[in-house]
Amino acid sequence: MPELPEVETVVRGLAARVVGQQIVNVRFFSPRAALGQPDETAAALRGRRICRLRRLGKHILFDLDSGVLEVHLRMTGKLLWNGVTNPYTRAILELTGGALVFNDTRQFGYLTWRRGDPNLGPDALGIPEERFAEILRSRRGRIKPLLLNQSVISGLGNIYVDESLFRARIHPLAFSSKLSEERLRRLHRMIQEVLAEAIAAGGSSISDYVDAEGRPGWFQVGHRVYGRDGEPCVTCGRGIRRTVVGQRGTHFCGYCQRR
DNA sequence: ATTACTACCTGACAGC
DNA sequence: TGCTGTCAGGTAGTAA
Repeated sequence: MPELPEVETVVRGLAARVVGQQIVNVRFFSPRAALGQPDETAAALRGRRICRLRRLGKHILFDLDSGVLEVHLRMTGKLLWNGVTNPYTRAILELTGGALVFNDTRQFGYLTWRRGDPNLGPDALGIPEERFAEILRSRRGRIKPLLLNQSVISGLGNIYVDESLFRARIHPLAFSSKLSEERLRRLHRMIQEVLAEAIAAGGSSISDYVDAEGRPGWFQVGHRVYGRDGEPCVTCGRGIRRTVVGQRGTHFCGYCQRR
């Protein structure tokens, strides 16, 4: 579900509510929600103070007075401030002044304690243009799978890759190492643009995503290709096509994004 | 290093 | 009303 703009929205909404608070207790209702042993995770978190909240790629990181609480929402995870529990509630973090409810229907998400940050490529939001171009120039693969690979660049997912490639007029199967400097710069610019617009709109809500207060985003109305197969391209009027690239549904305009 | 395939889990939706 | 197959915003493991 959530990609960089959605995670950023959750983090911004949550920061003012949780920073400075202490974790009183952590309860797991599904053992899968803790990456390791639920008891050990709970024990490591209990009594810790939240010093800061930040985002790295699609990961939510709570800096604690000792170590880091990491939350990954994966496909259907929701982290709700004083949220209502339901049959899909997988964990509850009780803080001194409220509770964080972790609901996740598909159970791919998790909540864990770690000593330091996860190993990820540079964050897509704010990566310097030169660094971005250098990374993609040095890789052999196709552009879409590379942008989705979190150890190459972190934060982009299926929606924002398709939207960025459309705006940059680049075919998803193009080999990144063969893209001209100009096209790489344009891609970098379009990624920053689409992420900024999506964050301003509170993210995209297709079916599940809501922020920490339970509110959906509205950037889905600004999607130009994602989920628009068969509909006319906003630029040329020809039909948006859907194919599969790297085992992911891929939406693009066959005319505007020629190989 | 890159690509394909399978798996994790649940629900929605289309077609018969 | 089923039942079956496909799809979903993510990622890890394995094999070629």
